[in-house]
Amino acid sequence: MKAIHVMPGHLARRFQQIAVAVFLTEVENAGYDLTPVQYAALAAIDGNPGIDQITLAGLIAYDRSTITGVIDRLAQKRLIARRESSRDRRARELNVTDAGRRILRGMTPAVEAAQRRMLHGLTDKEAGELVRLLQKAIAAGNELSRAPLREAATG
Amino acid sequence: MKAIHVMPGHLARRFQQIAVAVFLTEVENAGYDLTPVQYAALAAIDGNPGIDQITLAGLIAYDRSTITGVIDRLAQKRLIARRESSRDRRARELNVTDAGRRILRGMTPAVEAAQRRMLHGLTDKEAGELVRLLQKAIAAGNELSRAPLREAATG
DNA sequence: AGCGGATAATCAGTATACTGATCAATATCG
DNA sequence: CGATATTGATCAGTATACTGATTATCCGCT
Repeated sequence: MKAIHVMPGHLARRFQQIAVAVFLTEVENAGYDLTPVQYAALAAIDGNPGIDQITLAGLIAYDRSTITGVIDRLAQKRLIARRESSRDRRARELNVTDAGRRILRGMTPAVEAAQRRMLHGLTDKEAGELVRLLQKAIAAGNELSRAPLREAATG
Repeated sequence: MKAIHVMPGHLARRFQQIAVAVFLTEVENAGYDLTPVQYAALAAIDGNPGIDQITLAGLIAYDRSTITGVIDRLAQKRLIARRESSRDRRARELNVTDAGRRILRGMTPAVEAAQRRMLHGLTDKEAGELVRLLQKAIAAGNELSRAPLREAATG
């Protein structure tokens, strides 16, 4: 058996661990208080006003079960509004509030800084290559997790 | 703001998500029932008989707080024995049981298959490069998470 | 010897993830 | 049209992760 430090599974977990820590540090230093997951959800709702939770989950690859809690917390912070859809009474329409938009715009520099910092051990060329390889591996494995990425319906 | 699909933080989360799903599927198909985290802990204890929990946590980069539960579950499954250290009554000495060793040996092929499958979208060369880049990025960011990787004391 | 700081383990609380179940509402098809 | 299947959302239960606190113990230094 190879050492754990060579196993992709361990490296995946460890990289994610560092990525989250870096994100939280940068964002907190900038005076904000959102998790990476909450940020991605907020940004996706901002780009897709009135989106329902299942479609949102697909856009950012969250489990349908996980997204309920994430939306709860964003709503509790008054960063989004959640209301029953008129077209489908099972669904909730999600929209970013003015406060949510302010937060989103304000924390963007910190989020971008975090993205750079989590790769700061790599050259620019290496960073680009890592992103490319991760995208390729993820695309090939998309359907293997319970929460695959889904395109928004174009219809 | 760049699309989420280009952000290293999102890719980290997504790759980890897929890696865990692939691991659990392969392991379950082989008739075993351990999580990636439990497997890594069991393997590390097997390679370091009598290790204490903090040192173990450092070897596999787990939080000191998380490892308590992981060890609990391994002990409950009778895969490891946990007993008070004679040299330091604060510490617990961990050892793999015979059953634990059987499980560990038996599931190794499934674990290795999982490592390959989570990279199956990449060529061998790309897979090697991804591992190298992840290792490099992780080494540079090691101290940024609460649970950095620590070498075993050589003393 | 004894005090103060460090350390091993655990705990309570919060936030992802996932499994599988449930409920209400909608879509589909004979 | 009406039985059936599907879908959106939520929930209970389990397993990582992390924060920060606590307890018991050990170690270094005077």
